[in-house]
Amino acid sequence: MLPVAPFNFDLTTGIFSHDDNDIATSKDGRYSRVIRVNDKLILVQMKSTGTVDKPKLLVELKSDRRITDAEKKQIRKIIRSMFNLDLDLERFYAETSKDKTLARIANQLRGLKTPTTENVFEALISSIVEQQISLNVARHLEHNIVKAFGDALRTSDRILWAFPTPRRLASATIKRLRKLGLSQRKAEYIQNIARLVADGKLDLEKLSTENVDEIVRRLDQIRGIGLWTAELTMLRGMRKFEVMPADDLGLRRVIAHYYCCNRRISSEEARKIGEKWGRWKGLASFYLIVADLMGIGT
DNA sequence: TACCAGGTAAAAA
DNA sequence: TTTTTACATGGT
Repeated sequence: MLPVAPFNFDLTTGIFSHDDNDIATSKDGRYSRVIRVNDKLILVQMKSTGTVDKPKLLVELKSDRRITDAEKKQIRKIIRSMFNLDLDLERFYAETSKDKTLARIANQLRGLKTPTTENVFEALISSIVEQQISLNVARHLEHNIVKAFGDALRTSDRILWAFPTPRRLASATIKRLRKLGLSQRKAEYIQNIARLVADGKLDLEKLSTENVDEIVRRLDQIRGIGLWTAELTMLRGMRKFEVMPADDLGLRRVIAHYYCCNRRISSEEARKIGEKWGRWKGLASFYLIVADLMGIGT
C-alpha cells in the first residue's frame, strides 16, 4: 500500500498505540488493530517497508472467517482513511511555513499524519467521555466502555478490542454505564446518542460531508454536545483539518507554551493565534500537541 | 484533604 | 440574559 509522501509510519502509529494498549498495539515496528467489516472482526497488521519520503506499507489481514475480495478492498479504504494516507502534508507545511515556531516543529515531526477514528461515532462518544475530566481518567473510562461493550479478537499472544457499535451502546442500561465510572449525565448522553445512531435518526457519516458550521449547528442540538465536543469530533472523526478546538484546556496550554510564554490564555486568544494557520488550524493544533507531548522545540 | 482535570446542561440570579 | 453549580474519578 502506497501512502502519499511524506509519511512517517513509526511516528504516526507510535503516538496512540503502545505495547500494553488493548485497542491498537505497536511493537517491533508492527502496528496491530482490529477493524470491523460487515460484522466481521479482522486483525490488521501493518509495517513499513519504505521511508518517510518513499513510504510503503505492508498490510496483513487475519480473521477466523473468510475475507472476501470486496471486504479486502473495503479494509484498504478504511486504512487509507484512518491514517489519512492520501493527505498531502507538503501543502500543510508550505501553507504554514511563515510561522517559524510551527515550521520548526513540523520539520521535526515531518511525515506525521493525524489519525482519524474508524467511524464518526467513535470520535463522538470518546469526546463526550473526555469532557471535563483529565485525559488520564478519560482513558480509564474509555477502556472500561470498550471492554464492556466492544468486541474482542483473540490473536496468538493477546486480545485486541474493537470499539462498541452504536447498537451495543444503545442497548446499554444507564446503571451499567454508571458502573463503568461514567456520571449519570454522560451515561444518558451516550445512551441517547447511540440510540439515535442505531435507529437511523442520526447519520454521522452523512453529516460529516456537510460544512463545519452546519455540522456544529446540527450536533449542538443534541443533548450532551457543545462546541468543544463538536469540534473535537470533527477533528478526530471527520477529517476537518481546519477546525481547532480552541476551548480545549490542553490545547490552550500548549499554545500558551509555544506562543505566549506559558501565560494562561482564553479560547478567544487561542483562536486569534490560530488564524495564521488558515485552513490548517486543526492539523497545526495536532502538531503542537504532539510536539509538547514529545518535548520538542521548548 | 481539597482541588483540579482537554465541558455541559440546568438552576439561579 | 448572564452567572453559578453539579457532576465522576484518578492524580497531586
